[in-house]
Amino acid sequence: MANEKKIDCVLLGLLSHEELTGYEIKKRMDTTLNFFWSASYGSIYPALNDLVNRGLATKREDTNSKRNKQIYTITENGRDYLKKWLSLPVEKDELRYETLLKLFFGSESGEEQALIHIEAFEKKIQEALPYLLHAETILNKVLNEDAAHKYYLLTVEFGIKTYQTYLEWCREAKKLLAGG
Amino acid sequence: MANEKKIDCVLLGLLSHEELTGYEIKKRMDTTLNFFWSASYGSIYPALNDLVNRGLATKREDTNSKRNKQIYTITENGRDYLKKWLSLPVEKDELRYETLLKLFFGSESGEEQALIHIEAFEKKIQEALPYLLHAETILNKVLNEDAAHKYYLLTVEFGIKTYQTYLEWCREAKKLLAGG
DNA sequence: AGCTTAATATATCAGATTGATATATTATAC
DNA sequence: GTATAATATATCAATCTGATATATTAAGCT
Repeated sequence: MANEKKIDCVLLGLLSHEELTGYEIKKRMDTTLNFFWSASYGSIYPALNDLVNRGLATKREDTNSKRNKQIYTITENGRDYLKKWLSLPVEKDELRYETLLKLFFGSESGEEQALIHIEAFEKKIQEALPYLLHAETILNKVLNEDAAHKYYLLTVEFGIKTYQTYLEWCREAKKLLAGG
Repeated sequence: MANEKKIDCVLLGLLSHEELTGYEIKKRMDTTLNFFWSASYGSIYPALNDLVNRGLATKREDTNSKRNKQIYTITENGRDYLKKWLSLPVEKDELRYETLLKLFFGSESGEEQALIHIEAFEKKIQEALPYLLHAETILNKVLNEDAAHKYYLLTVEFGIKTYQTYLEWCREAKKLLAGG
C-alpha cells in the first residue's frame, strides 16, 4: 500500500484532468512537471498498459485520427486509487544535482573547472526561469476559472523562488571561489 | 566516455580524500552528500569491486580490526579517471519532489490534504537546516586548513539558501491556499 | 559476568526507471 | 515535390533503489 509505483500516480493524476495519449502525457511532463518530476517513454507506455489491466484506466483507439493513437481515460477505480495515494504521506523528496557533486570534489580539479560548472548551471537556470515566470502570469489571470489552477500556481511559485535563489547563490559562489 | 557511471565517480571522489570501507562511504554519503546526492549499499559494494577490477582502486583487508573490513584506496588511474570526469560538462541536475507532485494534483484531494503535505515538508526542512548551519560554522572556522573546505562550503551554502527559500515558500503557499 | 541493543560490515536481488534505439506515419516548410 | 519536424508507440540493456539477509563487535545496563 505504501509503495504505489510513482509513475502510476503521475499518469492517473494527469488523466484525472483529461483523456490523453502516451505521447501527450510525455509532452505534459516535459513542459509542466519538468522541473520537479520527469518520466521516460520506457516507463510511461508499459505503465499505461498496466493501468488498463488493473482497471484503473481504459484504452480506446482514436478513430478520428489516421494515426496509431491510443487514448487513455481514468476509471472510477483509478480516481479512488489516485485520491488514496494523495492522502498518504510523502515518501521521498530528492534532489540529485551533479553540479553540486562536481563542485564538492572541486579541489581535485581546481577553481577554473569549478567556475565553468557554476556558470553552466547559472545559464541553464537563467534559460528556464522565464518559462516559469510566464506560467505564473498566465495562471494568475485564469486563477478563478478552475480550482486546479491554484495548485499549479503553488508549484510554479516554488520553482520561481528556488530558481531565483539558485541565481543568487551562483553570484556568491563565484565570489567565494575567487576571494577564498 | 560521456556516460561514466555516477556511482563510480562519487566513490572515487570520496576515496580521493582518504581510504575508506564501503560502510564508511555510505555513512559519508548519508551525512555530508545527503542533501544533493545519495546511494544505496546495493550500488556501492558492487561498484567498489568493479573499481578494483578496472584498476581504479585497490582493496586490502584491515588486519588491525577483527572485523571483516575491506579498505579501498584510489590508484593513480583512478585519480585520472576522476579528474577527467570532473572536467566534463554536467549531464543532469534533477529535482524529484513528491511533495510538489501531490500538490500539483491537489484539486483532486482538497485544501486540507495539500496543507498537510506543505506542513510535513516544512517540518522536514526545519529539521534539516540546523545541520547545514552547523556545517557552515565549522567550515568557516577551518576554511584555510584545507583547500577542499572551500568547495564543501560552496555546496553547504547552496543547501542553506535553498532550504531557507523553501521555508519562505511554505509560508506563502499556506497563505495562497487559505486565501485563494 | 551476563544480557540486550546499537553499531559496524558486507552481500544480494527483485522491481523500478532511464536513456537509447527502432519503427512508422503525418504535417509543415521550403 | 521533397526534406524535415512532429506525432506516436514499443522495447531493452544498464543502472539504481529499497529491502532483506547475515554476522560480528561495542556499549550500556543490571
